[in-house]
Amino acid sequence: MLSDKNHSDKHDLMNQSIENRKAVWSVIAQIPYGKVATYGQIATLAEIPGHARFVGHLLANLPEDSSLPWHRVVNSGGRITNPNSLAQAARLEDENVSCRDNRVSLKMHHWKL
DNA sequence: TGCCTGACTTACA
DNA sequence: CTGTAAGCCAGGC
Repeated sequence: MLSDKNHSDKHDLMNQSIENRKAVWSVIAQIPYGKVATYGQIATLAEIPGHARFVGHLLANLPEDSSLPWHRVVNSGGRITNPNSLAQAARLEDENVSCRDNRVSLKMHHWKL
């Protein structure tokens, strides 16, 4: 039926949205200790290329008790754009990832590439 | 419904 | 290196 198809489409879109979130979280969880990844690459690895901003949105709404290594995510230039850059920089330093002026060396610490 | 904003990115001046 | 512009997505008002 038509109404059923319509309902089914919405259902699929919602499920896809949920799957995308799970995919992003999964990728971030795989970033190894002492390494960092960019929002864009995370989106690509999560099979949703071009959705870097979506990744940032998820991290911004991440629960505080989350076990995800959110501090290992930086922008394409290796810069920390997290509003709470202090906490992120501190966490990275704890992993021996130098980040002066909220910037890390992707050349040295980028995961893959 | 439309417009603005934000933990983005790439391209170009 | 700084500023603009365009593209992308979700939320808030």
